[in-house]
Amino acid sequence: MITISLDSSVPIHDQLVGEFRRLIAEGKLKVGDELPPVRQLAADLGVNLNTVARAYRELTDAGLMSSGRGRGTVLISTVERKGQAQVEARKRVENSIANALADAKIAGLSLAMIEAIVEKQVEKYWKSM
Amino acid sequence: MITISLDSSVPIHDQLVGEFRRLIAEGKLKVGDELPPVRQLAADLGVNLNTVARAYRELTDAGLMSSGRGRGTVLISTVERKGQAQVEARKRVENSIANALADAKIAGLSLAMIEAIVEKQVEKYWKSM
DNA sequence: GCCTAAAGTATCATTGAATGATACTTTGAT
DNA sequence: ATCAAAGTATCATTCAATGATACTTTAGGC
Repeated sequence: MITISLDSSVPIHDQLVGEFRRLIAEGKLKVGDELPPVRQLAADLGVNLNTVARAYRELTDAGLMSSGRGRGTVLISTVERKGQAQVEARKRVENSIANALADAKIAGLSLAMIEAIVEKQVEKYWKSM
Repeated sequence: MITISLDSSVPIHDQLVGEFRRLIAEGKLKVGDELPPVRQLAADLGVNLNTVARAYRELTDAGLMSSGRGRGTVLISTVERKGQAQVEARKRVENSIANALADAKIAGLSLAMIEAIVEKQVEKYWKSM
């Protein structure tokens, strides 16, 4: 369910956060679901448990999960950030998309291909549940 | 024309590469245009000249620019990567867009807002020249 | 009701990439 | 021919990411 690349330049804890956010956005993780223990996921992925713990902490700080010693980690929300923080989210998203599209353009990908990619993801995130 | 954030988690040389790719995709940099000398741009941005040099080298390796001692750096192409490499580009783009959209969804941004953002960037990159 | 296994947390060490300081080499204009 | 200006190469430094290890809390079985 979770996959990472050990030799990517993007930090593993960031990749993990991204993967969980993807699962949440896709609806594959629901409120109340338990996440795997840090040791287990770390072993499965071949990384240190601290790295997984850090990802869980970041998701917890974002208000999506709840962690506790002995208790484990549980998804408590599928939405974060209201009001002002949406402005920042909008900037981040705008920037990411601009970067991705510049990459696509210079790589010679067609406009039709871009529109197909976007449409596919939109389906997955906004029309799946 | 070029702006970076010194306290971003994304490396400065990566930000610089991104900025230049954006300028190329927008058509604001044309084949034959000279880029600012590494020392000048580094001074303007308050970073080390090596960091700028590294960005130029990456863009040169990508086939977009040509650098030489005493000569300076010039844009020689606005397109890179043919054939097989387009497959990788497609994967990168797909992944970036998936991440951005998951972010947007969880942040509570509306589908309409996403579509507006995408449309705006598409205009800029595919319909400007 | 304890005891224990299992969960997250805290602390310190290590390592590698990013950045900085500095010196070198090549080019082009005069 | 010279010199200033351009990119390049080399080494040092620093900081974030990851790893190793020990600690603390909780829940469940007996």
